[in-house]
Amino acid sequence: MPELPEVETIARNLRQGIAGQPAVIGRHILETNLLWARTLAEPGPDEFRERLVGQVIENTRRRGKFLVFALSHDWLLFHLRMSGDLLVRPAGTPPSTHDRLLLELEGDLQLAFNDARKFGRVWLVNEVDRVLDGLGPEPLDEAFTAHDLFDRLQRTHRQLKPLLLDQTFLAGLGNIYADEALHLASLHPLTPANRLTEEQAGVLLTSIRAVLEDGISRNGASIDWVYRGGDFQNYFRVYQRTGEPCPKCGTPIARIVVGQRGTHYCPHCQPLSS
DNA sequence: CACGAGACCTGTTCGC
DNA sequence: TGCGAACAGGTCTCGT
Repeated sequence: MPELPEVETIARNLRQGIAGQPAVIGRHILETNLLWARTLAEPGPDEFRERLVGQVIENTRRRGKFLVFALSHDWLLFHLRMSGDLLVRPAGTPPSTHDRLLLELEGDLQLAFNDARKFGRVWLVNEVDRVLDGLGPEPLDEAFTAHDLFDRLQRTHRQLKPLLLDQTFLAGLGNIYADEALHLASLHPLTPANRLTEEQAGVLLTSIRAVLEDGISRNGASIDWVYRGGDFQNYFRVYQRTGEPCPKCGTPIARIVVGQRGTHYCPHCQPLSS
């Protein structure tokens, strides 16, 4: 699940609450229950519990694919990786399958980090930049311009698809939204970055923003059993649509493997040589 | 520097 | 039906 739109949706829902799920802002953390030790990137389990209990959740936001909790004295960060999710439940709910960390909150709430594949990680740090350092620009940040993107593209000959997945190049895109953005921009996933014109770079940025904003407006994408509540999976243009007609021209969508990731594109709308 | 392979994990789907 | 292979929203590390 968790690319920029899904993480953004989770951060918003935790901050504002939704029907049947109160906001977590302003609540004390009363207790923690660590169920899979390796979930904790830092610190160790004992220090984690000692430092965390008693703090107040002041705010929740997103940076790249990280969920960032501003606490009264520290920062609590989650990276959901492939299958992580954060769920709000009634206090004292017994652990369910794949729960890795539970936080009992003031107001009879429990915040559960659930992660089937155990790739997700949690940090409790006093300096947030130490974890987020190295992340590339936020694609939705208005201060990031088409010229900035063109500039960065010019500096490498890497293929567009793996480059867009590189979080130091741009923060927040994953396999779904990279494929969707490249299709919207009519760019082949294997195009060398420094071959784009400034105009094409502009189209690419516009396309990236369009698919991310579309994803956010539909609360992200829900596929299989992971992350419910999103709707964007019903609007994929190419992702996991191998063999189905391209929404622009009807040509069957092709699937190739790039950097060990399934990559979906239209051979007609996204030619390599243009 | 760029790229590919392997690791980390579990669950579902596909092909025979 | 059963069973192994392939595949899945991500990132890190190592070898070439």
